[in-house]
Amino acid sequence: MAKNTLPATSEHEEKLERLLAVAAEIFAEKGYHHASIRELSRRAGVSLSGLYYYFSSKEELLFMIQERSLRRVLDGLKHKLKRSDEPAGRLRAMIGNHVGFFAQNMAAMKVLTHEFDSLEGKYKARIRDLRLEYSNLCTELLRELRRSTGSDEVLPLNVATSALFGMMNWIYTGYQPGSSIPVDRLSEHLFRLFTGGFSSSAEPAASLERRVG
Amino acid sequence: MAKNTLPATSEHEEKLERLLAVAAEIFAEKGYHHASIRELSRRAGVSLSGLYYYFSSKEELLFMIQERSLRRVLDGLKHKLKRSDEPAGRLRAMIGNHVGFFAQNMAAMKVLTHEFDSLEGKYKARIRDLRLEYSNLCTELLRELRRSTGSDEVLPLNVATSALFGMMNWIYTGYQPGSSIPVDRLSEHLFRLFTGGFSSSAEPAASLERRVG
DNA sequence: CGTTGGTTCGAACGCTCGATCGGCCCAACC
DNA sequence: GGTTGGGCCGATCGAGCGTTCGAACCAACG
Repeated sequence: MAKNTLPATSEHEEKLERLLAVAAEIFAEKGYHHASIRELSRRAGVSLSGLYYYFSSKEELLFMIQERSLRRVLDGLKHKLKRSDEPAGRLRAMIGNHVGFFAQNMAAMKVLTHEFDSLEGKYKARIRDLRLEYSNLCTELLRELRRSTGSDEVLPLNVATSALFGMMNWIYTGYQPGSSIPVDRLSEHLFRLFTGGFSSSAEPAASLERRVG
Repeated sequence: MAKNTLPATSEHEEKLERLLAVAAEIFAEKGYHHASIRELSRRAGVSLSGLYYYFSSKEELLFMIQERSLRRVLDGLKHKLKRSDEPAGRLRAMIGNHVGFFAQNMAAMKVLTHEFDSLEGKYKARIRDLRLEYSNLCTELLRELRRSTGSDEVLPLNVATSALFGMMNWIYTGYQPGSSIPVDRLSEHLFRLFTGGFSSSAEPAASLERRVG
């Protein structure tokens, strides 16, 4: 039970990380409930029971994948936000961070967006908190942007936030990395599409473009 | 095997429809693979084996839910499109149709957007075709709108289509009908958000509003 | 009344799953 | 060189799953 908290050696951590990566692939491919620990065992070259040395249940495995992804996205965003005070630039950073992370960790991010409801109890609550923190941070960015453009739209901020996340997360349903638009362009497209609409006639996207390095 | 094609009595069809509704609720609640036929049996008040008189497998059940929802959305849209020649009005009709149908059939629509990958083989192909038809129709509406506004954006239409569907589908992750904004307002918000961004500085959303009855 | 055919059911089959348990291996340390 | 303990495994358990099968029910019809 306390197994996975005891050893903190880098070797142990590395192998856990590898297992999480393989598991994320399987979960993304087949969905959480259709994926089996036995297949993880096969693909990772570890015996079925040997896996349980690294995590204590299938659900904890799912939790760790989601928690680590979310943490990395959040930390990355907070780090990038320190570099810009300008509202439009900050939103652009947020979109670039999210879309970029999605493109580089597609499996884990698919699991993150699709398998929230597969969690239960304490695990679900922890992930919900992180998601809420992320979502609130995003809403604040939109509030800043709205204030800076001086527009007093009636569009509720939570609707705008939902719409923005929807845009960013849905884009990958038909996205193959490499075969499609490069990530930078995609982020920029979404940024312009959203800001052009969000700040509307008050300030079209074209004029925002120049402000950011 | 050919069971479910033989009887076409209205009574039979009604009961099947009721089973599909209950099943959609369970699928939406727990996800396809975590939902069990036994629970459907319990909730519907029908014996486990009795269910198989109405469908031949769990996957066919999932297929029927998705197929019927998609058909109704598509038919509803085509019907409404006949009433408007004006590009912005047609897009507004599309968004209103989609969002409205989502609000009234939340369970089935959640299944439709979340459980596509749970299908396999022929079932998956049939649903993919329908989704493609819907998506293409939407892309055409955007092409019309872009042409009518005279803008020559570089934003790829397939990206715009994905973003639009993302907005519409994601909005319901945090939506409780009744406790939140009425559907009409929500549709209008999304329409303005999207068109304001999509047709950008060329034609802000506010000026589009008046054109439609 | 007997037969049909749509409808329903209880019981069971075969299978896969997540999880557990006792023990083996082997490097590190006394 | 004996002991410890992290790492790993084969064998197996109990549970739940989707599905099937043969029989029973019952209104309609001859």
